[in-house]
Amino acid sequence: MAAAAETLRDEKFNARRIELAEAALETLGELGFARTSLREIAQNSAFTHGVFHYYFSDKLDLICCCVRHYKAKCVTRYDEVVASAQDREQLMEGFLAKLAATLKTEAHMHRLWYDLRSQAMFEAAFRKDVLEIDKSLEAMIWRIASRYAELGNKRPASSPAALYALFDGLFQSALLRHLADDEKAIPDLLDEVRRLLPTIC
Amino acid sequence: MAAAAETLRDEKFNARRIELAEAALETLGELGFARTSLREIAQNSAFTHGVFHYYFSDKLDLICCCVRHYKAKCVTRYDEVVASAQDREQLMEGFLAKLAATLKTEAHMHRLWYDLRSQAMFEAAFRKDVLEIDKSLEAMIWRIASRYAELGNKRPASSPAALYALFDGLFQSALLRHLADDEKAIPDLLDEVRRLLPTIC
DNA sequence: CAGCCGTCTTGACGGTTGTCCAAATTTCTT
DNA sequence: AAGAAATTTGGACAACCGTCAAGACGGCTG
Repeated sequence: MAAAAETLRDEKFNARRIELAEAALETLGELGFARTSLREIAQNSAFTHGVFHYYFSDKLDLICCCVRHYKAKCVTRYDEVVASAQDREQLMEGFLAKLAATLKTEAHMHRLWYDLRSQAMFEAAFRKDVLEIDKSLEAMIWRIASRYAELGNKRPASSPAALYALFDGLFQSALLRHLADDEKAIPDLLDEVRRLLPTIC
Repeated sequence: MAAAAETLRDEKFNARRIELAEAALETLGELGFARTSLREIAQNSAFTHGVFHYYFSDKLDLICCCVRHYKAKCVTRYDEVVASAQDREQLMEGFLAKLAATLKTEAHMHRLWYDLRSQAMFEAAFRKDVLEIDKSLEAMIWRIASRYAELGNKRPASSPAALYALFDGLFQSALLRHLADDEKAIPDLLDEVRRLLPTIC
């Protein structure tokens, strides 16, 4: 059957794309979008630069795939905490622990995301994906906040958009400080969230 | 007197730097930091590319000067409103009007700022300036908020950092949507601020 | 007026980039 | 197993980049 064979091929093709994207994320996170060339990505990986051009029409296509792939995992980070927390404090501490951990260990990936989002302001080709990822992150924050409110028999006193803007702003600032070797960046972020969340939800 | 002559020369030198920086801002805002070459900046201006190298040690030096210069004006944008507003509503409406205006007419400059701030996460040379500008923007927001609270005989129920994070997050999101031709970007921002500010201050 | 110094122009240099392609290799189909 | 298709390779290409330097210009000083 032709259709089945085609689907299989497509799946294999896509699996290879993701394999390449994961290899590329390494270098991209190190240098950022602008400074990274396809050749450099290839050299830091087990692939040749021609393969990347075979699987991706473009450098833009590649980085879109990279960040989409990473962020798809990202948005599930707190799901287990939200599902298992039985009171407000458990949720708060579980959230803060994950937040601090990802800020520390995945700083390079996070800065790549902010890089891409800024580039989307200049490059229209990025906008659709960026806006979509932004929406999914907003939903992620909203799941945490509304569950936190629910555990206190309350309702979040803010729109999803405003809440996401707040957390995103705080996270971005903390990330920059952390990358600038500011030891207090993470503790300050945690303190701020610990104070803010109960007043909003 | 040698010292006076030297000071004069220095001032002239600095004035020229700013002149060049302003010319460069045009192109930088159009294309972003990464995509803009010194040659392109020169071609879109009345200067040759050599002059830029004469006045700036570096491309990094140039863009730092550009954004510093622009942001120095930026932080005074709301001062007159804050000084002249006689009640909460005047302050609110004055603030919102300026906010909407700058988002619309200076969108290119604002995206350049976000571009630079993202690059600072990768390029250490940018960090000092970026952190400094961020502080001055935080102070700008704080002046507005604390005056708004004062006019209602209240105190802001938030730290300067958290408040800035919130407004920065909202502004950034609105800017991206505005650049993506979302007609509702600006109205949505205004609505959000109109609702948020009274609850915080 | 002659010479100097700060300013500016112009072109060249080495290196890097994205892109493309023809050939080699692997995988799949029949 | 043999031929076709898909995949991979690695080099060639033109365009572009930041940097630099040798010299031209022009006003000021002595």
